[in-house]
Amino acid sequence: MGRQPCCDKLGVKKGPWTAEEDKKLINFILTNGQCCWRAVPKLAGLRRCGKSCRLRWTNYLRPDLKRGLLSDSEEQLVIDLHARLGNRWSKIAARLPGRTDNEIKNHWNTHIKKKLLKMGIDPVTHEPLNKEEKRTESSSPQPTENNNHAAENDASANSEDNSSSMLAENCSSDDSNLLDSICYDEALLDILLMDAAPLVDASWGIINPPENGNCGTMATALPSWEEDNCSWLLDCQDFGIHDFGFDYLNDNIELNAMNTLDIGDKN
DNA sequence: AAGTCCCTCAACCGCCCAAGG
DNA sequence: GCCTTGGGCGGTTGAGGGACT
Repeated sequence: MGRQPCCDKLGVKKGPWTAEEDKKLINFILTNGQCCWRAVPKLAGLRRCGKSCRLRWTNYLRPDLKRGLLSDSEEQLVIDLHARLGNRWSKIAARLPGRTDNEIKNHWNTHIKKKLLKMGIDPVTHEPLNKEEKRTESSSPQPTENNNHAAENDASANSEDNSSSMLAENCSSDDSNLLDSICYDEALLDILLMDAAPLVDASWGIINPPENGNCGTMATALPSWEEDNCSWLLDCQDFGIHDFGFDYLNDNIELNAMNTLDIGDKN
């Protein structure tokens, strides 16, 4: 039998999103909130798979996203969390507000992995490569989930031998202090690693579908954005702020947004 | 200047899980 | 308990652009 495809493959557009499509998706979610991704393309007038819409939204259009490269401290935190959690990118991303699992995964594969290898550290086990070679010589099993946990325990049990301390010298003193406070406080880290509600969604959960069964509207969510963080608007890349009907936002925000759009235009 | 190689990252794919009927 | 469905996750791909020859 097999499961029904998440969308009708016929007539579904694939590939890069256009500014027009982004606009439609944003407009729809601003108006209706996030609900039933399968229905989103139809209701928003998009020839896209619902899954594709969700991905586009969560990885690129979501208002609470940070853009740009990971900072040293973020990178260090990723390394430390990876040593403990393995390739559970969503869990790692949940501890880095404004970052997506996809972004972290990409950054890991393209930057951090190489960095660790260059430093002689196995990016899988987070142990020195020569140590790893000795292990494989003595016919150790392939890395598994359990082995990752073993590495986790190893890392936390032997703070002098873990990747964090090896890499700490690469961080600025500020970064190190941040990491010291986050990574080496076992109690705090245990709390952070618990399956609590993801930090990244805390401010955004407000537009989840409301109890009344209707899709939530952005009307209730917008005030908190105005107060807290409208930086996401600055990151709208291919379209103007006015396209979303945000003219009523204050002048500074709009000015900043337009400045950023100028930068974006250069790309 | 042109061609090729390499790197980055947005997007897709397939699988898994939880919730609801 | 089984089936269906929606959503989420991790792995992989491929287009685009910069670096190199």
